[in-house]
Amino acid sequence: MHDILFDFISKYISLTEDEKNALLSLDLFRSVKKGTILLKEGQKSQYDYFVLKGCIRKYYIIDGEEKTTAFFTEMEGMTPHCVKNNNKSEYFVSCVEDTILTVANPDMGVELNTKFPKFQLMCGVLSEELLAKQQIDFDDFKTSSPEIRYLNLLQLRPDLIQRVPQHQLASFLGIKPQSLSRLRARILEKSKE
Amino acid sequence: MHDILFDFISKYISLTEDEKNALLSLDLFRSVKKGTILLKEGQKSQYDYFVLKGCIRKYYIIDGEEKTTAFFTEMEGMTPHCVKNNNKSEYFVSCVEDTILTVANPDMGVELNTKFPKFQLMCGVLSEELLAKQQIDFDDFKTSSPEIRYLNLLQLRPDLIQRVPQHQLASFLGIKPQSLSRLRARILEKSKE
DNA sequence: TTCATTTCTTAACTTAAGTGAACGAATTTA
DNA sequence: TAAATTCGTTCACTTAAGTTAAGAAATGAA
Repeated sequence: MHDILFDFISKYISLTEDEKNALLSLDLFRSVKKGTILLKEGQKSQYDYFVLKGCIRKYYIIDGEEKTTAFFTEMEGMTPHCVKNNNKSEYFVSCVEDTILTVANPDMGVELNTKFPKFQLMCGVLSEELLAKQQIDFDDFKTSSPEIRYLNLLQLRPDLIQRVPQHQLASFLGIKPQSLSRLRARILEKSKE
Repeated sequence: MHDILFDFISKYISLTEDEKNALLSLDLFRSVKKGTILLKEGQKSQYDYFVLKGCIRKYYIIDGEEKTTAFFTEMEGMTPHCVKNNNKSEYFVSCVEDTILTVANPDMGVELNTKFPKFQLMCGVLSEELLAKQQIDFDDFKTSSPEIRYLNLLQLRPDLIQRVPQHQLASFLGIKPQSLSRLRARILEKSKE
């Protein structure tokens, strides 16, 4: 399981045995059950999550309603906060499936960055990559209708549609569960013609 | 005008005179007329823009229709690509107003980063910041209706509503110009009651 | 297994956005 | 300055999403 993390990191920087051991000594790995809430709204410290296996979900509760805005699956990480940040969380993070992930708190990041500056460099590059990727996602979202968004998702992340409850998918697409049902029925109807 | 850039940078790293001169010698500053197209779809090299004064706009042309996805005004920068990237642009960038900005091509970035590693560090931190900010913007967009988005914009970037043409604002909000007109009329109607 | 809860779908109705067209106002350009 | 174009608004109509409600299916807990 550790290898997945090291393989991922090796795409950005090469690690010596010392550095690998420093990472392992931080005791980052966690195995969490489906439904576990990793982070609650209002909670102070912000953690970094990197999913090795499974799926986690980011959601807000607005007017008593869950609004899912992101899913993270294998080899995806949430917000690499290398720089310490003490804001309270506006959102929740929970496990969609039984999940194995790494959890890093800001102190670990600071410690690692001080000892091994290359980690901070990696964080920077990673942030750049994620930023570029997210800008594309945001632009796609803005320029598409819910139906197009759904069809895009079907192309780009077909696994999500299988492994994630429909009502969570719906708010991820910016609509209500009923609208997603209807939209799917509509697409099916069209494809019959 | 140079001071605006240096003031901005000083929030992240402190520059020696040598470093300032290296920056100035790159001849980054440009003064461009309203309507000028800075980047076209399909164009190969990706530039970094940092707005000192004025406003630039990012838009796609989809089915012959302009879809505006972002505006950048004073002290805002577009996508700090410190790492070279050779993709063709999917979008256009043009000036909403007469604008003064810095334009950096990837070669300049590479040169600067090699000479002064602290620039790359700054890019990393900047990316992290922008990533965090953009995640919030994306989440807000996903979890809001067009009307709420408009009201939020009125709160958070009231200047934009004044300085940007309505039809560009509309697609920035994810709707058609007619819908924006109607939505504004609706809000006005409500406030009368 | 059974009961309770949550989830998904369908339906009828309401509300708001998309579309096409028209017209005056503002802006460009010749 | 005059003509042409672009822009913003309004309107009527269409389409799709929100809402409320109901019932079936799946899931989880006792």
